[in-house]
Amino acid sequence: MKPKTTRKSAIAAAPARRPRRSHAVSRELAINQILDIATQEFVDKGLAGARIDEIAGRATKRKIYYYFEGKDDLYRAVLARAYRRVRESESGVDLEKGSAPDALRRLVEHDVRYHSQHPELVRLVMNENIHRAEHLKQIEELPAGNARVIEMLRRLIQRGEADGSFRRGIDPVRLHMNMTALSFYNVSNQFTFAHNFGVDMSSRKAVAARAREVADIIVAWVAAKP
Amino acid sequence: MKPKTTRKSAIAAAPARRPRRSHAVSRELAINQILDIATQEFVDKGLAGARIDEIAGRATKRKIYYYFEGKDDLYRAVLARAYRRVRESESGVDLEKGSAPDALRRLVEHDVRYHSQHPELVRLVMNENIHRAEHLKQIEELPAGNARVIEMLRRLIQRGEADGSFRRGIDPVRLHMNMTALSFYNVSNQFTFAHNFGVDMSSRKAVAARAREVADIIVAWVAAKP
DNA sequence: GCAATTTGGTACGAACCAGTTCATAACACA
DNA sequence: TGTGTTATGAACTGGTTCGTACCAAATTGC
Repeated sequence: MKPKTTRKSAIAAAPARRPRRSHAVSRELAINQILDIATQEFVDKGLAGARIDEIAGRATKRKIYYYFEGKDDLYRAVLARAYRRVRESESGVDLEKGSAPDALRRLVEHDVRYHSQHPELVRLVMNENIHRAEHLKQIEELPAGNARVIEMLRRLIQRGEADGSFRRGIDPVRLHMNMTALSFYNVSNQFTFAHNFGVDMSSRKAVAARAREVADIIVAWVAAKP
Repeated sequence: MKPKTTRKSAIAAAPARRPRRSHAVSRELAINQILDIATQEFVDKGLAGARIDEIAGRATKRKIYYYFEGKDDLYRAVLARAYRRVRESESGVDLEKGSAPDALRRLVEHDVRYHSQHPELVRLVMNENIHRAEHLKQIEELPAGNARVIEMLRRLIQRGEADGSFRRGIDPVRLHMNMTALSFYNVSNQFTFAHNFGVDMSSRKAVAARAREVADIIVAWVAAKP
């Protein structure tokens, strides 16, 4: 497309020389770049709808097949990276400080915001559920991360029960399910819901209000009866 | 499937003569049969993944193209029928009898059960959200049905506020959103959630327990502060 | 500077698949 | 019983898409 021995390329004709990088770094960079575009493509069109040539973009397919074994392998890599990132973010919330209800509220609000800010995760998970989690099951590294969130919640619940702010018998997995359901739906079903009921769910203001509301719901549910 | 002029059809060797029906009836029958199989196929594989030949089954695609304009048109018909059916079911719950919290509880439990019993609706809606509701938007008949549920909720809320069992300021659309989110997630994300956290979400018992839990959450949220 | 890594370019094969063409069977109605 | 209409099968078309193969050039490693 463009000449490589440009001296005075007139217009925006970029010389397109590869910057000088080590193979290791260049490899990392190339892979991440592919994953970025692939994420976009899989998110937009699903696994069957995504096109390898589109993902290649300005480059050629050749490059993709150099780093990945095929479409499915690429899809799994995209999925694994997205999951890895949620897990990292979840661990970033400090549940030790403040009262137990306050800490829970912070976590819930973080969840709502994270989902809103990362629709790509939501859409990948939706897609994975349409495929009955068949690709997810092939990724080995994930279970450990899931256990971590539950453990965080278990400790928080214990603290809340001990100081009497939470009722007894709250199951951390069910708590997590309810928090996630409310956070997830807001993104996953935003298009049908917005169309059916004419409400905005994605503006900054709407997300902030939604975060408060979900926190209200969850806290009301776990609170000790007065 | 079976011959009607059977005398002694030896094996399964069906003569495959079409039963004698009026064109109108036969048409209705053919369309519904196609929609049934198409629902299955779209639900399993999404729009891009679904195969017209698969939907045709023992018949040929020609039949499908005789009744529908193309794949997208067929998909819209499938979607419209599924939505029509939820609306009908929603209207079947009587919110007038019993206390307002009890009525709400009944509605919530109905929602959870309906979603569990109709995963095809859930999956179609998921798929539609992946496509940013672009097909849903082309279906004209739906808005009226949506308004009806909200109106039902509005009246219920009014009753609960009046007798002091609900707090003030509950928005029917948001109530509907939260009920649906919790009911929907249980089906939509069952595969990833079951895999990640090792819980059963689809057994009869699990659904019943879930229905109670969701009702608890919603009722706790709308209840007047004592 | 020579070997290994990375990437573009291009062409291609094979499979797949939505939609069409043509023929013909079943039906409605006179 | 005959004629036009409705419904459906069989086979084909044209386009798309994944994945491969091969070559050349650029870059990096040593």
